[in-house]
Amino acid sequence: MRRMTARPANAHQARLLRLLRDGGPNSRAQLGDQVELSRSKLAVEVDRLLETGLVVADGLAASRGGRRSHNIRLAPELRFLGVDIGATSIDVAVTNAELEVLGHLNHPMDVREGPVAVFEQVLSLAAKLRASGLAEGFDGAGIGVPGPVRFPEGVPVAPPIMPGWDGFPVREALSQELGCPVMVDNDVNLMAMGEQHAGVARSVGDYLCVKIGTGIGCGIVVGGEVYRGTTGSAGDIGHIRVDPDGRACACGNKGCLEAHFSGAALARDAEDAAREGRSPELAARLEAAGRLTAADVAAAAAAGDAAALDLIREGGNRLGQVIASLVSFFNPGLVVIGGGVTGLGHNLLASVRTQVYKQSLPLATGNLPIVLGELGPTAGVIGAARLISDHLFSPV
Amino acid sequence: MRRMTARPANAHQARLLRLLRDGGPNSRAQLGDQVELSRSKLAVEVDRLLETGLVVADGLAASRGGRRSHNIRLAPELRFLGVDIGATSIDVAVTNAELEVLGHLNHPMDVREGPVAVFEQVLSLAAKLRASGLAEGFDGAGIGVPGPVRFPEGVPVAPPIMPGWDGFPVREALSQELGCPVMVDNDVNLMAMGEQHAGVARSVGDYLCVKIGTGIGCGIVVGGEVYRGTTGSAGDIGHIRVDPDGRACACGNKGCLEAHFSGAALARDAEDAAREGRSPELAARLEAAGRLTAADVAAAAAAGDAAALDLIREGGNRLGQVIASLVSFFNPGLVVIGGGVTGLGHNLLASVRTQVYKQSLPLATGNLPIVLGELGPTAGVIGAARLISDHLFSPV
DNA sequence: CATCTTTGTCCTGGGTGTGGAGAAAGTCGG
DNA sequence: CCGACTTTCTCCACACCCAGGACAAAGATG
Repeated sequence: MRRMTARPANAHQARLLRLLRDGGPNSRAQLGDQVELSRSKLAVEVDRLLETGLVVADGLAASRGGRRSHNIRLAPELRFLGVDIGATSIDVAVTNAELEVLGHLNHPMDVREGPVAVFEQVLSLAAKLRASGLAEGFDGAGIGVPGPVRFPEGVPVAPPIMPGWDGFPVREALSQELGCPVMVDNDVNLMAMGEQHAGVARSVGDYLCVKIGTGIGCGIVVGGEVYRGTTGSAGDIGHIRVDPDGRACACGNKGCLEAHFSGAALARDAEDAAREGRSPELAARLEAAGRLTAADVAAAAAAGDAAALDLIREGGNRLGQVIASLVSFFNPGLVVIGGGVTGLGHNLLASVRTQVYKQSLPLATGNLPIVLGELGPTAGVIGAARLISDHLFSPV
Repeated sequence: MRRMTARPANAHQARLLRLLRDGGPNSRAQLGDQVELSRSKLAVEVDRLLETGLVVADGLAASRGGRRSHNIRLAPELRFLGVDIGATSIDVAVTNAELEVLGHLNHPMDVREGPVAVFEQVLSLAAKLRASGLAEGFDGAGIGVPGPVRFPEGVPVAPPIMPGWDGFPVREALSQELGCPVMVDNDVNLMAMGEQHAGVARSVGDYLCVKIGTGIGCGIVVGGEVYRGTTGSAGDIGHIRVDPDGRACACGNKGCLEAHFSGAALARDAEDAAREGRSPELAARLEAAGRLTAADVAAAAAAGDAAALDLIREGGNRLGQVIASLVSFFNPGLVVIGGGVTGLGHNLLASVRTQVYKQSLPLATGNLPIVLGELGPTAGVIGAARLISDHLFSPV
């Protein structure tokens, strides 16, 4: 199949494409209500989009009391590839142009195996999705990596947990391999975009999205746009100090948040608790699996294990302390917590909320929801699809 | 004199006005180089601006190797009023349309006397400036207040140090009294705008501006625009916790940054040191004045007083700790420190830098200047003038 | 003084968008 | 089933805008 080559020629067309992406099929009249264009102008722009093949007619819409309108939708054969490279696993998904996930694969893999090995796996997963008939090719791909990215070039910079990736031309290389446009971003930013597009953060302009996986990061959304900072490292809150005399961190400092609470730290603490006999529940799980993860702690807590609950509470306090500072500084309209430890659920949320509501001033916390992400592992891939669609659905 | 009533009719005119504001008088040809408009279009827009009286012809420009161009400048009789209401004093200044300060008055006054008394004083200072021949009236006024503001309405909300101001319609009231458009914002945000317009922060897109006066606040600039947060309280970093077992703060919590380091805290610490005999220098000053301020500490430190230097170092460490967190989170391209304690100067700067460079990751600190503001007390009033000019120099 | 460069003005032709007229398609009440 | 009203869509004329060329004015250069 011939893939999408056309791009919107002007801001109006880009606007219309995004409306169709976010709102699904729409009648011409409905589109007219959402943009301030004269009927004639709208008709012209829609016709041009139809010519390019980016959108197609899709039957008649329901009547709104008069003549029925023709429905318009994004071309149903458009396909985006969303790739979320985590520290220990890879998520790959295909979406249509409306960013609905049509197929989703996960594969455990250590990012430290390096870009070549990882992308080999990514391409093989993408091929598998293609082979299953979900796509005949991709019109664009978004890639998330677990570290800072020089965004315009799509190149990781000085990523602490990804040795071997520094300066690797991810965008360039994958664009070659896949034969379509590619955009690269930090995985946390993509999660933020995902939750904004299809999750809890719809209709919020300024918000924070804290992702707790192997490490800890924070997506910052300002006015509906991801804020990346001067060098692309904004949101790197894992190394904020929470305890001046705290634990040694891999970064060389002491008392970093990440050293005290993260997927990795939690697993280590849980194993310690198990070995020291403080938690029979965790000890049993350690016995069974040979190692523990955040999921084990979640399960133990759900079973009422006191040590596990303590770990979560303590971690939540630490995290809450940092989030409280960020809330004071940033005054977001929403805080989303997601990532691998979402399983810790409401126990975690409770301690975070306690800290934030206690420490931050009422004006900032007054109407501030602090919630768990609702998309889980699909947030990243949806965000990735959204990233590339934002790029493709922008003028020239 | 008839005051300015006209406003730019479209984005092009607004653009031109801002160029003239920021770049001073300019030839038509130079303007043409800076905007992507055809010569004819540019001529038309400039002619229209001349008609409205917002800009005037101003002689001939130097030749650039051919026919000399006619100079254009903003109407020289335009006047903006910049008002910076601090916790303990009021700054009022008149500027021309290029935001050059033509006259500047300062008057000590406690903001807690309430809006009515304060604005009486502001109006009297403004009248004094008018009487001295610097202005015959004002085309717009910007007001800074030391607390959060609901920006669109120009109304202070829940300001901790300004009892009696909550909900007072500052914008509305002053607009009535002055007979011109008024915009209201947090004083810290105005300082950030001031340093951006005429100070150290020119040409930086994303930066932080930390103001240490009676309290502590932080102006956040994202992509050249001030970020105010969901409820207008963004940048309120005074109550970030720096020490879990720290001092009691007026806000009811313990260990807030502001309780450990701010103009007020520093003065108190200095008085303690003086009374406890730890610092003869400070004791002498306390004896002479009956009380101490941050300026006394600065003077004592300059004279080599060890206790004063200790206070500054300790405060700088605390502040640096918080700034380090914010740098990790926000990844700014510049950090400016200003406000009343700027006199502490390089001693303060040194401890802040030490903390930040030690705690934050290299990618964020790599090319991060941390500097003192260079405008001092005029930053606020220039920022105020800039606020209202941004408003007036925007389309319809 | 001739030539070149820069600047400013005028004008024309093409493109764009607005809004009215009217046809097409449907709903609704009798 | 029919007539009146609504909504949607297309067509078209008119005004406006704007880019860019031609040309005149003003100065630099040698």
